[in-house]
Amino acid sequence: MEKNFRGDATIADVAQHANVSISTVSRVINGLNRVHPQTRQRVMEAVEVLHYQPSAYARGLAMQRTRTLGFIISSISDPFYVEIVRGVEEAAASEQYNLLIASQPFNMESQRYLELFTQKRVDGMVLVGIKTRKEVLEHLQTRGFPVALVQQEGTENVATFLTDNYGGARRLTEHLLRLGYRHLAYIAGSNDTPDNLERFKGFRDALDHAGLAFNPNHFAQGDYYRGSGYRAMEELLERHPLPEAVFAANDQMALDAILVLRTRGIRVPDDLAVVGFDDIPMASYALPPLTTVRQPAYELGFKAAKEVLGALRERRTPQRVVLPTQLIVRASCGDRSA
Amino acid sequence: MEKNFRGDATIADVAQHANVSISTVSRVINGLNRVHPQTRQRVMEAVEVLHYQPSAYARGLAMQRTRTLGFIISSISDPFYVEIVRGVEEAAASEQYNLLIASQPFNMESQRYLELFTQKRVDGMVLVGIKTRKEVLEHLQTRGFPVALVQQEGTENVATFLTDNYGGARRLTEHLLRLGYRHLAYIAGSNDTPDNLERFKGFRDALDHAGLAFNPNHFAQGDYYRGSGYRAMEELLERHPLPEAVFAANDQMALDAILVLRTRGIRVPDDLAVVGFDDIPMASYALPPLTTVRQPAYELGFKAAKEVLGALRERRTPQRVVLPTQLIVRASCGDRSA
DNA sequence: CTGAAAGCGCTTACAG
DNA sequence: CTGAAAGCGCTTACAG
Repeated sequence: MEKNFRGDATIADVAQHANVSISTVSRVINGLNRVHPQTRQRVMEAVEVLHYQPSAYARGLAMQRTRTLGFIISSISDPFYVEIVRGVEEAAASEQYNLLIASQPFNMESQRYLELFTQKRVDGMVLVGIKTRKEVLEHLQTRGFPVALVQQEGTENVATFLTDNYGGARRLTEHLLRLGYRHLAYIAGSNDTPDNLERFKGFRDALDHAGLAFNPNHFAQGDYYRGSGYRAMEELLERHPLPEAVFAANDQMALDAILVLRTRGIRVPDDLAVVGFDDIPMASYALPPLTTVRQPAYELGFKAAKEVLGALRERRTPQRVVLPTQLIVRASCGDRSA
Repeated sequence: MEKNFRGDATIADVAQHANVSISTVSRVINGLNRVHPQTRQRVMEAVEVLHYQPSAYARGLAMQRTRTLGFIISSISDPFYVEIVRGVEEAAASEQYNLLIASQPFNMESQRYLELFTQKRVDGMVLVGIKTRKEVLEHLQTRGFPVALVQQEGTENVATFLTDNYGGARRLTEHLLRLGYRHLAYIAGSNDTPDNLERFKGFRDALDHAGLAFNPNHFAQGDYYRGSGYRAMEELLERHPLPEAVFAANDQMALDAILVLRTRGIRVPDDLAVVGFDDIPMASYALPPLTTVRQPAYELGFKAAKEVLGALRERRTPQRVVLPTQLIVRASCGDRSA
């Protein structure tokens, strides 16, 4: 029995074993056309015996499509992203598409992982939080390689899925104001993606609208990651006067802030309120449970993947979708007016 | 200019544009053989103009290898796994290999994601915590498709990378005994992988060796995930007498346990000590910081990937590697003898 | 230094 | 219902 260099059986091996042509083997495997039951039976046996698995590469070459979606994510560890992955995964599975994930390491200059996919390894892809040059995106689009962006801005011609960061931050801030807080601090995330700026703008606009000034001393820079919220909170504690409430640009930093405060015996929310953004799973487990803004992460991933799959079927005009957020009130924001 | 159905340029387009044969284009792209500088120049320009990217599939078919490693992980969200991914990633990058990740959803019966890779999409793969039938593993091995398992048992013929769960758990337990604790409870993880049993055995043997009995009432079943530790700890609190210390089979559950205790005003470690396993990043941020056992996650991933890459080059006898763990003493275990 | 041609393992009209 | 043959986009001896 002929085998290729690596020892795996090819379609020719199966054909020979079953005493048919490779066309017939192909038909049996793909369940197309009619094949005589007995022939089918023989082929299936050969497949079994030889442990035959079709080569995705050969098949992809011949069919000019891979039935596989690519998904590139900047930080595989971010708990907020986990739900996005789930959404993309289920959308792909719903149309019998496979999903291949690549994680683009932080601050990676090269587009290596992007190229991995654009080299025709997948039919289209979803990018979340990956800096990509507009011209690259444009070119992929014209080339007929559909792309959807999540949580990042691209160009007009590329489908984009965002959440209403501005509105969410604004509503959360307004909630704090309604509770009676007047001196609010902000722990910022990194500006690699636009969401930090949008959240900060929502925060500022809510203050402005209420006729309140923002004390620049009540601003500390973080980077969204665990640890940066810790340092930021410590910085804020050195400022005078202390703020009454802290708005962290994401939950991870908010949880850090709570930890710092508790460690120092500062009560949350009685002495200082803390709120976050994202509603990651841990938010509800915190002590006290965290008031935050929920982003529809699963939906974001699901819709983005569906968009790519749709574009694979028919020509579409790429849209820009902004999904609403939801205010989740828990105990960490307290109630000053009570 | 000829283009294929999707509109992307092929090697033939580049050849035509540069007025050379496809052989020459191939040589320029792969930097092999000598090519006349001017010819090279013309080809490079054509590549630029046409945005040419070689098809990974065509190349893979022709070369019979992909320079890509596959990595399948059961839970992309587990913080302990993040470091493993990093290790695999860096090992791959060190030999100019790409990495493709697939996450096998929990309890997924089918081997869909495994097949994704064995269909010659990658040259070899690293599996972490994926249930795989022995015969499948054996067959891949004989077929010349190297596989390395991480944190899971396979067969003799497949490289396996584990950590010393037994020793780590035993040493941690001995530490608790040395601190004066006598009544220890255990919160178990799921038994999908062998590590829970090994840890429990280390725990039990330490007790036995000290001549202490284990109270079956002091056992609660969790599943390693966030939330299960919460319920398990609540269960334990209903038992009489209460234990003096709780050994959770991983950090996530230990952090849950601490949360339950703090919520109820039970002091950790003064009233009840808590320890975990893994040393995830959050462990040191907990209140109090968690005493635990560090697993060399990065090293685990790095070594496993290196093994696969090595097996791609030369024949190797698969080894079984058990990496040592390290006891990390922090505040959550207190000191009863002090 | 360069090109024509075979081959990688599939799918898919086209005949029969 | 089945097979021979072309073609997918590359690489790689083999000639020259």
